[in-house]
Amino acid sequence: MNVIGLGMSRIPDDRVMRAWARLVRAQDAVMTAVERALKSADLPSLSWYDALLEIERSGEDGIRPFELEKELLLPQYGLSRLLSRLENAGYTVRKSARDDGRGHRVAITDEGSRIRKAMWPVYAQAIDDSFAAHLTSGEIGLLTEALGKIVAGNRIG
Amino acid sequence: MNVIGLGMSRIPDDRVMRAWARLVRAQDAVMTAVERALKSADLPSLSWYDALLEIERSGEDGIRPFELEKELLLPQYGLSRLLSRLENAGYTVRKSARDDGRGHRVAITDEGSRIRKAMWPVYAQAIDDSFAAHLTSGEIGLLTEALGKIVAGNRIG
DNA sequence: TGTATATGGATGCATATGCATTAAAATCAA
DNA sequence: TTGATTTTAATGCATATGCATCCATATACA
Repeated sequence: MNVIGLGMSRIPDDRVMRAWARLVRAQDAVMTAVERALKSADLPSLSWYDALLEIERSGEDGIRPFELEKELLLPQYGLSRLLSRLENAGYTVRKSARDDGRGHRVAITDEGSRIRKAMWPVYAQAIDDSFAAHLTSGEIGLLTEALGKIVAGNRIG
Repeated sequence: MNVIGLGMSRIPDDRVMRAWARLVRAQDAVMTAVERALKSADLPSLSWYDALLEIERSGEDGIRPFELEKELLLPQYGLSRLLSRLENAGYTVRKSARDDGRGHRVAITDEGSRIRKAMWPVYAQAIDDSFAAHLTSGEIGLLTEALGKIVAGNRIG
């Protein structure tokens, strides 16, 4: 046991490395497919969809950016800029938060809702084509479980 | 059957969407973990490692960029620029290809080899911590198989 | 052989991202 | 209250990326 870092140091074996490589490549393949589908339908990219969906779900009152940040996979400054672009495109509005002068609430506009709904079938089809179509129902379940452990394992400790 | 696009249009159900979300989040979690580990050890990012490893494997003669492109997940211009940065850092050299005046061959330098070797334990540990540690051996196998189908399914058709 | 086309690779320009810092309001502590 | 600390959000600057195009050489073909 070494004195500096008391953790165990483990080197992945070939089986692990192969699984790792597949994760990276599979994710790249499906993401590329989705982005390509959206682009070729002249629609905004996936991060816009994710943000618009969460904002839409928050209803009339909108949602605070710091809350939105937890749902999305963006750092604070990334979200701040995405919200600027969304607002700029007319898809969202920032309304000042009455109870907290530091921040605001972001709500979706009709245009935003319209575009989000237009994106869904394209996104959905791309998910089916690039992902679901290649897996059995059982594999979907196993994937969900295994990937869930990874997500959970990285969340806190 | 519609006349325009003869394909079937399918909307993913909740189970599929959950698996999809987990894939995206798991990939984000592990990538973030790996990049963080490399950065906090003052080492270059993962894309440098991947490129250096492939270049190193190609030996003295080096490898043509267009061949390298197939191994890595980068577009042509991305690779071109990565190679510039690697060369700039002294980790690789571009030697002109005698038999093809358009291109060149890229080979690794001792420095490049050194840094690649220095990156490996950090990378390896991050893979174990963020990925392998959360899965049983069986799950590793199932993941590999399922993700392999996705990769294969997106490769050609 | 000369001309068209394809391939390997780089690059200008616009846009996006990462990092560090800043501003402003809220909360806490004395 | 006042001052120190924390939280929410934006931004300046450097770097990276995407897209389209360009340059040079190689190949095809008439």
